[in-house]
Amino acid sequence: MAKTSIKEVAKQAGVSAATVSRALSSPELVSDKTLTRVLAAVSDTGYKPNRFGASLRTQKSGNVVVVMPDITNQVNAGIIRAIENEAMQAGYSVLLGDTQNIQARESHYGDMVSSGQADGILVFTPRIPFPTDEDQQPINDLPPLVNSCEEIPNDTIHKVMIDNRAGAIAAVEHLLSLGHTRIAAVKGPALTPSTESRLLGYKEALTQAGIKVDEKYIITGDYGTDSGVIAMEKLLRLRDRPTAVFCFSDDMAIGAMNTLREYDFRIPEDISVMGFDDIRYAKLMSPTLTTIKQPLTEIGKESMKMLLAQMKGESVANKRITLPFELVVRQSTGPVPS
Amino acid sequence: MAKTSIKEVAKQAGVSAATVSRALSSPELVSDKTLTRVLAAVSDTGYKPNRFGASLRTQKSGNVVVVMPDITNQVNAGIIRAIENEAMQAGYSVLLGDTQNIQARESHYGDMVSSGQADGILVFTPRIPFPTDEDQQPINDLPPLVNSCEEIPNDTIHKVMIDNRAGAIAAVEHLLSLGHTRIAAVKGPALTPSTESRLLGYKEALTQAGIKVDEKYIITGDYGTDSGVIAMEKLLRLRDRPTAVFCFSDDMAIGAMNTLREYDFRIPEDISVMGFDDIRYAKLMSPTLTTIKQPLTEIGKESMKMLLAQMKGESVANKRITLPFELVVRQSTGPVPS
DNA sequence: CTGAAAGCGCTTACAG
DNA sequence: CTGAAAGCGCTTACAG
Repeated sequence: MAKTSIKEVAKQAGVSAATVSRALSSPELVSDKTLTRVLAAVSDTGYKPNRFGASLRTQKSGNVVVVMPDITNQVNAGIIRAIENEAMQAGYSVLLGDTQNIQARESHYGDMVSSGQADGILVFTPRIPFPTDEDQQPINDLPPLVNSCEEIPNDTIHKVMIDNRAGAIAAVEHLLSLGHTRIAAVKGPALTPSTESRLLGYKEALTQAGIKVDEKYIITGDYGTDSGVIAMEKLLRLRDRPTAVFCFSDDMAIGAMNTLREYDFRIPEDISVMGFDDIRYAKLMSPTLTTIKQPLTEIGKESMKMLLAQMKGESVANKRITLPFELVVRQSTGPVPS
Repeated sequence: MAKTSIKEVAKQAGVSAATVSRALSSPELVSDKTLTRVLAAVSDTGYKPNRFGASLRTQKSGNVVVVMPDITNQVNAGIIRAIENEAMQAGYSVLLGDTQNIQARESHYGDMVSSGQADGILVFTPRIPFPTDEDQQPINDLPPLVNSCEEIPNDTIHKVMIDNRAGAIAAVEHLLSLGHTRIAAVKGPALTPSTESRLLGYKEALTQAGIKVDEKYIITGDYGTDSGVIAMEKLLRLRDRPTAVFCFSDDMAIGAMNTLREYDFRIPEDISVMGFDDIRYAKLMSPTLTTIKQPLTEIGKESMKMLLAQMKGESVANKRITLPFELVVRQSTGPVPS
């Protein structure tokens, strides 16, 4: 690489380094004549200001970190895209951390903020990626930080969430309205607040309808397709099989449908299946998948906006944004078999 | 944030800044007693070395940039995960650029290397993200760079590819072996070398089998699901419908199958469908999707390894790695209807 | 409008 | 084994 420094450009233009700097960042402070000469020299040399020099001086990196548990997940990928679009418009670059729920990795990305490499952080895991005490409270002041999707148990943190409990209630009520009473749940991994909330909603909706919650009908998966396959296999072995299965992710629902097909069950005539997320493939399944749609683009956009506001030092009036979900009814759910 | 500088740590430990720096990066140069005191001070203050200070001095950023055309694509997401794993092991962080085939964005990420923010770049688009002349040749020396998947027309660049032409031949030969002769192709967007190569293979395999290539059977998509839907609609309108459709991506194949279902075609009894990639959902479709598997993890891993070698200044013997693909036969392809 | 100077935080060759 | 000093490349308050 041609690593041209500001000095060389200054020499070539016959001005001082200070003037080159001004010409590039505040051209209105420089005379037209000088500006022209400087820009010519910049273009001649292919000069790009060294970010480290600038950042060291200004104490701003122009970067934000995004901590995601699983980037291969369609849901997260959609969110990241929205984040990056928003960040780019604001002149920020995105450092992506695919942390796979490994705490050491989360801390690594947290350190990037602590070490000045990034000015703020978006956290999609339910843990603060900074040193905490035994009560999970941060030891030091936190940098600009927004927490989305998987809620960190700390009220001082800014958040962008959907109402997972209400989403699950909507899902179960949809199944109830079709006459189902033996409704199973395939939940996500333990320790994910999203799953805890959805489980609450699931139980609440059943109880509300006068149906006793049966733990046999609650299977734990990991939000991934394979775990949906396994969960459905378990459910099929039950003496009183469920007539409907509410999976807490579309991926698990897709896995579950695969198992049903393998054992020649008809969907939804024999067993109804629904998911959560509305990933791109939900409407392309056979049968198409009934699900709760998450507003991915909005989640990414609002999260980034909130972070930008914090980084600018604006006081954010609303510490918590709750975005709407939507019940999307397709072919995979139908009336309870008589 | 507690922005502790090395000076404060030095003061607290009663040593010089130089000694703190040594204690952290080369502890063997420091006496045990001093080391203990320094580490205590570091831990007390929560000190994280400012990366910009260090990078400015060492002229190394510890970052690599990845330029991807579409991060929401399952294929790319799998590759990124492998890249990040490999980078992290080597002590590098990944700056992800989701450029959506917008050249200005690609340049933006290229600039991050030019400005010293990253030490190398992985390019998954068919363009050099640096200034080029009218022949697409780089004007300046290139930094450490590896090009993968979508080939840049430049022989001096290091590359990790699969043999797209051979992959397409394998796909078509599979369909030929089932007796199909009216075999359609749904290709990716123009200007993607992967599509050009696969198209070559498609034509070659047909010609080899004595079948005339019919342009009516070649539809252009964009590798996405929606374009598969549309492409299949076009094919169904043809007077002599194809009996098999080779889609250049699984996403397009999934879209195509959706269209076939909508119009009550049976797969594969009426029309066979095959894809390319073997994304996670391919084996979960109904019917399961026959496809050409790309070694995603390997692509990511080898690309990163090659880049690491370049950044270390090692001379890389093999400028080009070609990774193996694999024909995965599932249910979506079957004998030609009689 | 422009330049000289200081300083951001770090590392490392040099001296002791 | 340790410290003082220089310098990486930039920006900006200060002076003119």
